[in-house]
Amino acid sequence: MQNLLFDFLAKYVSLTEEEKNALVSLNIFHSVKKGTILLEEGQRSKEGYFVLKGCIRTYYLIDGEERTTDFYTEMDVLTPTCVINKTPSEYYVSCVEDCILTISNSDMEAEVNSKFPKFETVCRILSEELLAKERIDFDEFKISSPEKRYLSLLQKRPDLIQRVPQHQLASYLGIKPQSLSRLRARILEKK
Amino acid sequence: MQNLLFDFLAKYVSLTEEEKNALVSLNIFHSVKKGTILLEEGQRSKEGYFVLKGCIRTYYLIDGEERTTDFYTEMDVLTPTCVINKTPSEYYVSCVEDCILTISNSDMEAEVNSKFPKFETVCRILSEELLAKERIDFDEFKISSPEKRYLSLLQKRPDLIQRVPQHQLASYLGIKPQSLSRLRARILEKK
DNA sequence: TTTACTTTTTAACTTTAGTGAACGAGTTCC
DNA sequence: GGAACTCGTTCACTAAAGTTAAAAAGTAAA
Repeated sequence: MQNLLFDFLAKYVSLTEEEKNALVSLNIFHSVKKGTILLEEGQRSKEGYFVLKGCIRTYYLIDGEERTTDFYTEMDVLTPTCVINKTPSEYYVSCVEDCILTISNSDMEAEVNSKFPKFETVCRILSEELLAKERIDFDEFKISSPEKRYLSLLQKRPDLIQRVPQHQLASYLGIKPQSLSRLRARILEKK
Repeated sequence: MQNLLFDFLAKYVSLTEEEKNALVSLNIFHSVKKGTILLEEGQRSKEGYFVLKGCIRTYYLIDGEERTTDFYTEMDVLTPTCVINKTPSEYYVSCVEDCILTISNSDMEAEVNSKFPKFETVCRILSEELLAKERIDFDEFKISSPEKRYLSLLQKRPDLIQRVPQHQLASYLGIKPQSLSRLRARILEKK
């Protein structure tokens, strides 16, 4: 399982055995059960997540209703907004499935960054890439109708549609579950 | 004008005179006329922008129609996706108003980063913050109706509504100009 | 298996956005 | 001044999403 992390990092920088050992000794690998809530609204967490296996989601609780905004699956990184801004969290993070995650602490990361400048470079490049990806996703969301968004999701992340409940997918697409159901029926009709 | 940049950077790191001079000697300050296109679809640019004064916007050209996805005003940073991913650009960047910008080159930045490790830290923190901001904006967009988005824009960036044409604002809100017009009339009625 | 619960679908109705066309107010350019 | 444009608004009509409620399907627990 550790190798998944090292393979991922290898895309950005080559690590020595010493550096790998330093990472392993931090004891960041965790198994987490489906349904576990990793972060709650109002908490001041410093934890960041890297998904080795499984799926986690972020959601807001608005008028007692869950509004899912994102899913993170294998090889995805999630550093919650509250960790970066050092503010209480506005949303929840929970496990859609049983997961294997690395859970790291931002203090710990700062320490590693100063000890191994390589990691700072990895973090910078990764942040830039994630920002670029987020922008593209946002742009595409803005210029698409809900139906186009769903069809594009079918192309890009077909696994999500299988492994995630429809009502969570719906708010991810910016619509109500009923509308998603209708929209899917409409698409099937057309074929 | 240079001080605006240094004040901005001071939020992240304190610079020595030597470092400031190194930045100035790069000759990155530019005046640009309204309507100037800074980046075109298909180009492989390496330029990043920091807005000292004015407003620039990103837009896609779809079926001959402009779809505006973002505006960058005073103290905003724009590193186009194509610069980060080293791919041809999928969108345009142009000046909504006469602007004063810093225009930097990613090769140049890499050089500065290796010469002054401080800058790498600034870039990392800035990327992380921008990513956090982008996520929040995207989340808010997903969980809001066009009307709520407009009202929230009125709160958060009232200047934009004054300085930017309605049809550009409309696609920024994810709707057609006619819908924005109608939506505004609806809001006025309610009052 | 039965019960309880959650999720998804369907339906009827309301509200809002998309579409195409037209109009008037401003610009710019001969 | 008049022609050609752009921009914002309005209108009539169509299409799609929101809302409320209920039925159907699926899941988990007793």
